[in-house]
Amino acid sequence: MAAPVVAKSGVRLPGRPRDPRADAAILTAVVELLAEVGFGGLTVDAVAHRAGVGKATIYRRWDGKEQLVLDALSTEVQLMATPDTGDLATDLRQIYEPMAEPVAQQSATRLMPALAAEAAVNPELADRLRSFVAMRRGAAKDAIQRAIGRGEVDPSTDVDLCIDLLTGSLLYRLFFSGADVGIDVIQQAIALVLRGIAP
Amino acid sequence: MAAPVVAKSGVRLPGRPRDPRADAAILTAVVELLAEVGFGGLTVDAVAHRAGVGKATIYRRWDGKEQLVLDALSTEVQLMATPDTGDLATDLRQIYEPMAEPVAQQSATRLMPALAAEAAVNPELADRLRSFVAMRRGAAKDAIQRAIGRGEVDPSTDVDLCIDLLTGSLLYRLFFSGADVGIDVIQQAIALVLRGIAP
Amino acid sequence: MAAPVVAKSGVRLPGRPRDPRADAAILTAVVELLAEVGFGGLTVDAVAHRAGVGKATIYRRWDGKEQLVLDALSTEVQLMATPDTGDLATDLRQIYEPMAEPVAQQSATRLMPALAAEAAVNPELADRLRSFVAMRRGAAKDAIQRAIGRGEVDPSTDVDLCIDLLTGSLLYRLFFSGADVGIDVIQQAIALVLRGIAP
Amino acid sequence: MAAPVVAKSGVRLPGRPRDPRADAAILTAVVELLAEVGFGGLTVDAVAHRAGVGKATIYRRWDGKEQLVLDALSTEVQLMATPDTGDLATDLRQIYEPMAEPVAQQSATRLMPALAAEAAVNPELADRLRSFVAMRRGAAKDAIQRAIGRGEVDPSTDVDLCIDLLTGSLLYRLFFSGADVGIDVIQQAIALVLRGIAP
DNA sequence: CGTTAAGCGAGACGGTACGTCGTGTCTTTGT
DNA sequence: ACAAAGACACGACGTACCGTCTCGCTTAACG
Repeated sequence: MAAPVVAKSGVRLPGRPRDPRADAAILTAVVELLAEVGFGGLTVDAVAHRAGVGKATIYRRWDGKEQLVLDALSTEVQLMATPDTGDLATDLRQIYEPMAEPVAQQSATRLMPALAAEAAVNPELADRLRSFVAMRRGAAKDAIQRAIGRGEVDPSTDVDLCIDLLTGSLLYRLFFSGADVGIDVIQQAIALVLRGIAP
Repeated sequence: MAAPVVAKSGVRLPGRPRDPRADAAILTAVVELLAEVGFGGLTVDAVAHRAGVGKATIYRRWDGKEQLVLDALSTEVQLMATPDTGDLATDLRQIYEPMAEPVAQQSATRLMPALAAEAAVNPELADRLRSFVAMRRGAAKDAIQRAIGRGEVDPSTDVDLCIDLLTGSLLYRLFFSGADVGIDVIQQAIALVLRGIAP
Repeated sequence: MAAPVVAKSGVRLPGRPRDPRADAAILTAVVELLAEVGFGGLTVDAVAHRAGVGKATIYRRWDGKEQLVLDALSTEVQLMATPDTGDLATDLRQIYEPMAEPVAQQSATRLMPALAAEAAVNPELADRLRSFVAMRRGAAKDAIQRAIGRGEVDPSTDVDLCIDLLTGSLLYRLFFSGADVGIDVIQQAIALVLRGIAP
Repeated sequence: MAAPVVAKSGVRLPGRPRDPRADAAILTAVVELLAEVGFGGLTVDAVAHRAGVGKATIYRRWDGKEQLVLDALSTEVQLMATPDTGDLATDLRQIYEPMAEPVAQQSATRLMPALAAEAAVNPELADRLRSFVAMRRGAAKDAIQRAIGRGEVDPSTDVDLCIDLLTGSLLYRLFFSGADVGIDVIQQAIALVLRGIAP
């Protein structure tokens, strides 16, 4: 995933293989620098210098800043443990309440719109962004589907739509409203959606 | 709104007054160029050249590319007539179904994330973006409040939350999902939210 | 000469011996590329690719582009047959008139200054350049010395100075004057120098 | 001469005129850096930084490093006072003996071949180099022509050829021979040429 | 006859300089 | 004071070469 063009098969390409330490050093540098200077302040030169790497080594692996950041984020995704408490409202609260953390909000606010903006123009990035987002939706999807199985929600419910409503409303507030997104808002949104899909 | 620093009173400032044709030419050029090269490809030099205007004339009126684009969009907002059909579902469909138009989607996808990205870093722009967004929420807000008055929805409903759910879910799909946002999706979202706020 | 570090003795070093076809392929590629793109446009990568050789194989044999070019030229030097007509003026004309050929001028103009420029900074190259130049002076030197023996020129004549005057004036015109160097100019220069060293 | 594209007429172009202090600062920086790091070590970034100028300001005026160096040298040419002692040999010695100075030799050796190499490929630079060289030939040309007037040398003498012989032989030694060029060599060359053009 | 040491093509590596571009400011002349 | 024009300092961009360094392999002579 980090180095999209590399051969995945067992066939050995001729020439010196790419040094996997370079990938690691670059991605680490990106993560560090994102925290320090944000997305807009991130420069390829700075990444190269911080990683102790030539710029060409970066451009050999990625097509630009956005793809690089996206891969850096993918490595950072701490696999969210899918909660399974037996109650959908509780599950969803456990999934979404971490978004009330200021640090999570800041990184979401700074990075996601920039990536979306570039994805609007760059289909290759759009793909990668899409699969990154899909990963993050997994936990909620599982929770809702289990609830359908339990008869807790209407079986004709469109699971993806529910997630769009929940995630989308929170991100929308973050991106455009300036209103803070606290635990209360998250709980209200969950409650509203659950009423909407009650059997 | 276009020229925030201009005197609004009848007092005449000394010196040559600003040429209002310059404002018009600049905003027109921005709108044209946005359509041609998108937000990322838009440069202040190109705007100045297209408008037949010096760059200083632009910077005298706006603080940067983003503010300029925001004002250009504001002038483009065709004042959406607030529908009042007596039925909330119908009102909301009239408000949101235009978002299913491909042209509307394209401009939303290209511009809004870029503005949000910059707003995350630039508080002054964040303010302007916020008020721009607020304008566009007016129609839905009015419709829901009228429905509350009619007893059509639960009187304790958080109106803003409803709008966040509806608008946010649609934009979220546009920005990140790649899934198309058609009339059916819009209608389902409206239906779900209405069930959620039924009295 | 082509491979300066190779053992010349009969002692066999351990390991695989260098492939002499690589030397030939490299030098051929250099000569071809010099004609196509000139000295400034010559890159080691291009030489390696054209010769079907790894870059390391080049750097194992030469220290850099300049040394490589110099050796390539040395192999191209068609051993000029020293003329011996019994008349110094005739001998010198036979030696210098080939310099009036456009193709000879072009390669001289493109390569020699570049080599001199690098030699000014790189003593190792300066040495090699010096011995290359000395080779090319041999014919004229012999001719003048024979003329001294015949009593045709003043016996106190500084032979090297004569050659510097003749060769230097022609190269100087090529490098800096833009004036063409035709047979007439060569003949005049020879005549002037011969008058200057007449007994 | 420093800024080749600037209008020379009295007509005022629109827009901010180029700042002549930038030209001066750039040329000064070039001269300083040439002395410190030589031609090969000269970088446009370093010039810009030393001159307190943006790179674009350099590229707006010159097409590359070579043209820049050439102009820098042109400003450095201390107008050699044409000597007129009444004796051609003495005049020529005064003109050429300064070339025996090590510092003059070093700068000649480092710069002139590099410029000639680039001129071989770049006609625009070749022109500028030509006129630079022509300037430096003026003194010798005048001296020889006066000597013709005095009947000191054969009136059919090709003046330019004489200068090519003298200058060319000295530069040739500097560039390729590695032999030092002392006052004795200069005097011998002058003597030989004078014998060659005696009436 | 297998070990050993160097050569081989390929191409990644850390660097460095390049020339271009965009931003936001400043400086002209002319309204 | 505002206008168009365009120069200015700054700094990031993505490319190109350089000379070195791994890879997995081939090719001989030596033990």
